[in-house]
Amino acid sequence: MTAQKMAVVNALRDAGRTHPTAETVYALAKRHLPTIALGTVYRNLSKMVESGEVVRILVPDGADRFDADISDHMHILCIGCGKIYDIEENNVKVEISNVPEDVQLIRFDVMAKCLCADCKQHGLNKK
Amino acid sequence: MTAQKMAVVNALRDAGRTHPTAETVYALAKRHLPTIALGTVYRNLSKMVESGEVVRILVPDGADRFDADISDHMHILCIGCGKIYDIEENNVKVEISNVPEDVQLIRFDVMAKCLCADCKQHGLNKK
DNA sequence: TTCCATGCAAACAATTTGCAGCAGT
DNA sequence: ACTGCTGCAAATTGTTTGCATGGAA
Repeated sequence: MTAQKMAVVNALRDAGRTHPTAETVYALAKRHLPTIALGTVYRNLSKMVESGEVVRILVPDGADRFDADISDHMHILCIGCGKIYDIEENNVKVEISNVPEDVQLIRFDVMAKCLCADCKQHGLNKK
Repeated sequence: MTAQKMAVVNALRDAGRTHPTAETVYALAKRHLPTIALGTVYRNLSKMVESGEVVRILVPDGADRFDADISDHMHILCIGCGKIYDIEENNVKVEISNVPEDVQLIRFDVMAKCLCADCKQHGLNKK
């Protein structure tokens, strides 16, 4: 656990449930360790994704987002503002049947698209 | 319907269920229209995604894939070889409950990761 | 001393865009 | 004469990598 990784961990904590991009994590991490480099943030995030400490969320037309909350849950992306919201695991049910038996399923990612309350009211608000 | 869009449509048909990248669509489209440019393929694919004629599939660490089959179905990505397989709609069940009522769900994308039969047998075969 | 992580900058891959020309209406 | 689409190349964006350095075991 280097100071840099610590800064990334703290940045992710600071980000709360905002599902930050690597750039945002970088900005937050600099508050803890002003000398940290962007490349280091990428390296640490990737390592943490690989090791399962962090989840990488893919979005269309945009940078990957990261989530330090690795509890089973799914994400909904607002196509108006780009915000990502969490849906708790017990509110999501995914079932897959008739998977060929020689195929080994590893994990699911469910991503839904939505229009969030704000964007519904005030119109698309593309970030 | 320009000759270029036609070439892209034909390329997607030729690709069958291989879920090609834009580069692959470009290569296939050139067989129909050798003068077509890569930028034009991107432009047409994006337009077709926007209009709902084509689905864009996001994968980690790689170029977007495209699918001309817009019937409701989900995809499983083999983390060994990178191939994407289809799972028919009636074999997938997704339910989401307790979505705040002012949030309007638009569509789901379910992506699972797997190890396909080949990769299970012959070991990871990272493309 | 060995090893891995870092800062920095350059390299890279995927995609988008500006622009001038052309095709169809 | 507009309008929208194209080819081409350059630009952008997001991310990775090579390299020399530095710190920890």
